[in-house]
Amino acid sequence: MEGKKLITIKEIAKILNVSPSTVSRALKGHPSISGITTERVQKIAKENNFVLNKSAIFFNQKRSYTLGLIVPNLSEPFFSTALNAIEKVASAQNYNIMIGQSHDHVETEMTVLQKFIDHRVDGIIVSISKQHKFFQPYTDLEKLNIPVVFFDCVPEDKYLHYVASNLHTGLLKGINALVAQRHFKIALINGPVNLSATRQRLIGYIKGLNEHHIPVRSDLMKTTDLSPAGNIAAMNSLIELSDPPSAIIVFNDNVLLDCFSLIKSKGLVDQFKFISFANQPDWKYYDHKPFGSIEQFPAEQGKIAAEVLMKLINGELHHLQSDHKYYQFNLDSEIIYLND
Amino acid sequence: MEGKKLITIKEIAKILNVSPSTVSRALKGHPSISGITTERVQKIAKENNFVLNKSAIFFNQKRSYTLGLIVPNLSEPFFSTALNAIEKVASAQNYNIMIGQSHDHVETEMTVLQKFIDHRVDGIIVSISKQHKFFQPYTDLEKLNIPVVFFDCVPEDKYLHYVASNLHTGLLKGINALVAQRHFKIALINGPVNLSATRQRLIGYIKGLNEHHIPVRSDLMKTTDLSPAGNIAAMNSLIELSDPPSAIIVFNDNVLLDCFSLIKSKGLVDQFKFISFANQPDWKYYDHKPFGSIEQFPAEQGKIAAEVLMKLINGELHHLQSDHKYYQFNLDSEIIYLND
DNA sequence: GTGAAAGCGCTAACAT
DNA sequence: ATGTTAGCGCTTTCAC
Repeated sequence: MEGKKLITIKEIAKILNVSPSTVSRALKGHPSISGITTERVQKIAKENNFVLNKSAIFFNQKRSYTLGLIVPNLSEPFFSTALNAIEKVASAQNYNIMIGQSHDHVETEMTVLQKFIDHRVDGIIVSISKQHKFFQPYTDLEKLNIPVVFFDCVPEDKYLHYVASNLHTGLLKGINALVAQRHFKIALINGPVNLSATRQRLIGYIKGLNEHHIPVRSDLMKTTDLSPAGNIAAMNSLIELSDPPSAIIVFNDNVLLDCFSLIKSKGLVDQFKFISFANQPDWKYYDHKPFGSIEQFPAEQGKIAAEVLMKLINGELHHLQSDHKYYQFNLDSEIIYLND
Repeated sequence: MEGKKLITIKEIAKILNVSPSTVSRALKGHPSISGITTERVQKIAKENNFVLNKSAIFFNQKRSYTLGLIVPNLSEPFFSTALNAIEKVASAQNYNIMIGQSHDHVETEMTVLQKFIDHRVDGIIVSISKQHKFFQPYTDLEKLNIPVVFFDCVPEDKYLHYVASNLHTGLLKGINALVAQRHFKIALINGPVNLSATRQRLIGYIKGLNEHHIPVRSDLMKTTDLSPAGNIAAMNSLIELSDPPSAIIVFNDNVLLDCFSLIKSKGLVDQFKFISFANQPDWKYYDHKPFGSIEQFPAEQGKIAAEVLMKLINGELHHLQSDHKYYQFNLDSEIIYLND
């Protein structure tokens, strides 16, 4: 696969006995080059399959026209949807996307990050891996002059750009709807405690109950490590309560599917109403659906993140208020009713 | 975001009054540099947040250490699974992956391809978009010295490298199993005629019936444009047959889900047995499953494609038989029984 | 309208 | 053990 070398501007110049600069200009139709020369150059270029070595240009311009995207896992629809939106924005500005999956592994995430730095990506969009608290490496990027925008799962820090989803809005509406249907025993199956997503759900849950003057019962609050076994165990402990809930708010769709499996096998399907945070299924094809699903608009998040990043790269983000030098956007979530 | 420029080897050299080559060597711990010099260099480097500009190195070496991956849509689990496998192989050799989704659009695919060429990716892995027959652009890559490996959806041409899945093996086993259960009226809901995937399914279907001396009935052969409406229409036309099938082979899981919707709404769920080509769901969470699912091993395909590509890039593919200069691999599919 | 020269950051061959 | 030189392919002043 080595062999044939691609022809360069210099070589074309030699062939035509003109200077490289002339060729360079002719190639891009610069007005100061005579029509005849331009034609001759372009003819030779075509004949020899000439392709501009953009890699040389990138190097020259100190721009790679590449965005790095780090997400836990692209097989989650949430992220592939976000990717689509990001790709769209990037393409429009002739940017390419380099991807790296962390698989929710901090070390992998750091390896990917290093590779992106090596490649001199012009900017990075990242949804940090769950369990990740230590984001020093990202703030260090400022020294390298690489802008970063976080989305979805964002670190709790004031000194960075991010786009996140505000879970409260959707969750509150969901709780309101449940209460309107006279559900007062509302449980929560939450995720691992060290996730900010978990904390947010918890806060929303408590706030929602408070608004309706429903006392918070600690026996109705469970957590799961997100493994199928963990999910089922959490659900099971709710079922076995002497005073079980009638409605349950679940960390996400994956967890919910396991809950469904359990209650189906126990013949308890109609016993509970569920609200879940959308991250996966196309519920249309399922027989059992949650009562409501809290949508976090991955496409919107991805789009905004990419747009902000592009502006950062292009140095167009002056219009920020001086007192919040960082672009921080909280998109409202929304509840979608799938059942009644 | 402009401001600070990163320090370069030259600058470090100036600071320490040594030559750039010394710095370059010291930075990578070259043995011929004295311990003391090495230390001094590395100290300065650290203090100034020095980062090797790999982009310069890439340019120099004429290698970008980047693979381009073109697929229709990463939100299909089939492709994200393949991506995972490809990423693994690439990472191991310090390669990055640039992705481009064609969304089954030939023009988009060509745009992406051009960008990849611009970026001087070292190699490309592609699952061409459905409907794509015209792959001249890919064979042209040979002139640019960029190796390409196709996978999954491969053009029907002898002069290229590919990894594909041989549908026949799985399909035949599936038909055997159906016949063993005394299903003789086996229908086929196939995809758009211009897809090679469609042709392959058709061939397998006819071959399977022939082996069991089952006459091929043209009224049992339907096609869909893969839209939900098209899927439902195809299924419906089978239902309405005066002599309807008892088993149906379906183009893929997406189509099947629509078929299920229809027969559920008509109360005909137990009327038909289905065999589908796996591309989507985790059936574990569904109440209605197909009888069997033909697995095409995206991870395997991706892995092999990436390995072949890396070998091609590294010029290690001499061991090919001289008479098949192209690496062509047909992975057997397998049927997985989900129901009985 | 065209050319000459310098430089982007780094490496490697060839000195010393 | 370290320095010198040239060069990767292109662009961009600055001349002419």
